Amino acid sequence: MISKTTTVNDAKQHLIDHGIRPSVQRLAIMKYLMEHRTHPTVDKIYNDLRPSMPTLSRTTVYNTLEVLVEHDAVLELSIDSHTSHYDGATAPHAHFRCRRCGAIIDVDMKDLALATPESSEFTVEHVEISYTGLCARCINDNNQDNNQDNNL
Amino acid sequence: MISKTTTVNDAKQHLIDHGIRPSVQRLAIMKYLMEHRTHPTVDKIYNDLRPSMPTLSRTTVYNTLEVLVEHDAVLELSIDSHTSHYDGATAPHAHFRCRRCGAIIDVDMKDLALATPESSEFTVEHVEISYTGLCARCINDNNQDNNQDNNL
DNA sequence: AGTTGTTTTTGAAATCATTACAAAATTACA
DNA sequence: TGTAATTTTGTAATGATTTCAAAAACAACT
Ligand SMILES: [Mn+2]
Ligand SMILES: [Mn+2]
Ligand SMILES: [Zn+2]
Ligand SMILES: [Zn+2]
Repeated sequence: MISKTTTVNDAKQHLIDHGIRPSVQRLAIMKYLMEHRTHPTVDKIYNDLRPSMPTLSRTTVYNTLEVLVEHDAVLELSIDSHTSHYDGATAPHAHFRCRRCGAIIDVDMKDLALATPESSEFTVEHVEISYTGLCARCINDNNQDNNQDNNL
Repeated sequence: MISKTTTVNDAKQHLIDHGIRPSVQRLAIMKYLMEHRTHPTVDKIYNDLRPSMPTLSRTTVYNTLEVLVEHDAVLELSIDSHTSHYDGATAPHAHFRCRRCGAIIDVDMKDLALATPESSEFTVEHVEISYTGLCARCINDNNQDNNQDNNL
């Protein structure tokens, strides 16, 4: 099982590269974010890690993510006004969020102009491009619902 | 005072145009958002309107903004992960938010390509482009702070 | 005006995400 | 080891938002 070890090492190196001391908890959370490209919330991370780390505290997840974000080791997405989502992929890309099921999908922006504005009013440090609407599954579900309503 | 009446009428028309019944409270909130281009939060709107509408309820502000957003009469910004901000300007534009003072500044996007992505995975209904960093005032304050630290 | 049904507003209580805090555990290093 | 600094933990507090049922406002009809 080289892959598992590799992820741990990658996560560890990633933390060190960003000047973050790799504690057991930080490593677990960083590894989780590198393996799961689902843009999880604090609670999703907490609940998913708990089985293998029973003593993990929700506060630690909050603390750790704050450290990771401060050091640009992960991205904090504000696409969902209800709660923060986190992204282990730090290369520039945009996101789509389904307003029905909440799923967040990566959107490549190869051609999509990434022109950061120049202004004397501010200095830009981060860019977040967010799309919202309905995902294919939810569009489909909607149609089925409508069909059911019409007794088809 | 044509201007005042004009704003009320504009707000009223705007509501009607978007299929929203213009109650006293909805009109006041819509008018507020058309006059104040500061991207206020629920609480800002609530506190600013209270003097002239003492019976206004915070819940009504929440309810009304939900209706306004649903009908695309105003924009809900998720640029601030702590709380929602609202924008009476619905023409496409981007936003900058200062991470220090929280100020939100409109960013024109005349050249900034607004290419909405095409995908079989989703249908895009809304686009939000957000920049964060430091505003000119906060950069300045920081310098002054540093100078004070250095006894200049 | 009076009656009735519908929509909207209101305030209080409940919920949910996040933050504050102080004690306990772990780690760094002399 | 011993001691200081860092990190984690659980609980309590906070703050924004939602829920909910009653009151008020409104619309349609008589
Ligand atoms: Mn992503
Ligand atoms: Mn704006
Ligand atoms: Zn969906
Ligand atoms: Zn600022």
